[in-house]
Amino acid sequence: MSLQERKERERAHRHQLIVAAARELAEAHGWDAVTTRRLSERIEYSQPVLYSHFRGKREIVGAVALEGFAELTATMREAVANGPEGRAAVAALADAYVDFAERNPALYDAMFLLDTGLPFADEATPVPLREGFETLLDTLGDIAGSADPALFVEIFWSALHGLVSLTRSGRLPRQEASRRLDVLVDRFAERGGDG
Amino acid sequence: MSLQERKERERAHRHQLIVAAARELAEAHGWDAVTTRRLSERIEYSQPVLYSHFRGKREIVGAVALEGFAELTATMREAVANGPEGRAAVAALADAYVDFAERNPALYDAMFLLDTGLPFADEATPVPLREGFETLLDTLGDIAGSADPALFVEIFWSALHGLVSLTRSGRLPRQEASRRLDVLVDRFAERGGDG
DNA sequence: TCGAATGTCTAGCACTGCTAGGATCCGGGG
DNA sequence: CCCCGGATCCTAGCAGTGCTAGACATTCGA
Repeated sequence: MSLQERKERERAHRHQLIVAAARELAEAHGWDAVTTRRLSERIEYSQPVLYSHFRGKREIVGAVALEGFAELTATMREAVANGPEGRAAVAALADAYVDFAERNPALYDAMFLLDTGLPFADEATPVPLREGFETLLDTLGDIAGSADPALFVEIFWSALHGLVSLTRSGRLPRQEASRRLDVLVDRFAERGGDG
Repeated sequence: MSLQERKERERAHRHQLIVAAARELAEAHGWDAVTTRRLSERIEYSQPVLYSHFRGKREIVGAVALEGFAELTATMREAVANGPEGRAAVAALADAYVDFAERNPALYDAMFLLDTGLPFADEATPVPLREGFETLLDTLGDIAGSADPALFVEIFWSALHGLVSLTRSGRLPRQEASRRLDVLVDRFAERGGDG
């Protein structure tokens, strides 16, 4: 059986090779530059091999996105590791989120902009995704005030995503980015209703 | 000179024909379905004609987006025509914005998602765009509290855009959409600092 | 009436995601 | 040992994309 195991291992290795190549290519030259031909050239296999690992380009983007969710969750957890509260907690998460997006623009696009087919708020939602949301929930739960914590987290995430995506597409000037984030944090750190 | 004028008029007419065709096609089958071949078929001219009116597909999307900005501005102005204040004003604008996005998804994408090359916060920013922003400023200026009104409007817009785009891409469930918007309005309608 | 400018179209380029069908290699049975 | 069956991989190609060079006609000004 060791033979089959080796083959399986090699397959898994090649699978990861594809994902890594896609990610690097995207981060270096944008997702438009990630074509099946270029990918196949990088991994030194022909194009059809890609389709023996993934159903199509969409699924490759999805695989990269999954890596991103794991990393973003780790980053946010680290940001609130020392147990900040109130405004400090909101600020820590917001900073971590925006920094992550700034540092990994292509990764961020895969996660939140491109069509990956990943199910989000669903019973089939992958683990890294759930954990990201729960990290936010754990830290922001008591800040929600009278609002439903889940909904509160969702609109906090929405606001951050809006800021990031509008800035990155040039629709908001980069100039006042940090002050803008401050104002946003202020808004969400205030106590609303009786917690 | 009437001859040249007629030609000019016909040219303008065809220009508008292209924009209308692009918009209809996008709204009916998504922007992926808007190809230069299909467009040229609709307007009953060959493809190169498109390039005598626009530099490329990007500019066509941009022209559609411009229409969108004018309409969105009109919608929001109407929403605050009766001069609401405080929470009512925020809610009116938020509802108008989200409704507009819901009713014109392809138009919304052209405005806020796709690459159009339109300059946003710039001296070259087109008028319909400026007016949209100023409509928000006029209504929300005194709600900003101690924050810079412009920045406040920008993060309000960001939050709305985040909500809309995440919902439309399936990353937020449609189910609780209206409650989610309520929570968001609550957050932004509260007084922060001393106005 | 003739040359030039204008307008339009045909045909084609280089690229995209994706796939059918043929070649090649390798392990197990006779 | 040979040879066959199945897995693996590649070549070649499809239909589609945005965009453009160059030919063609038509129409204008001298």
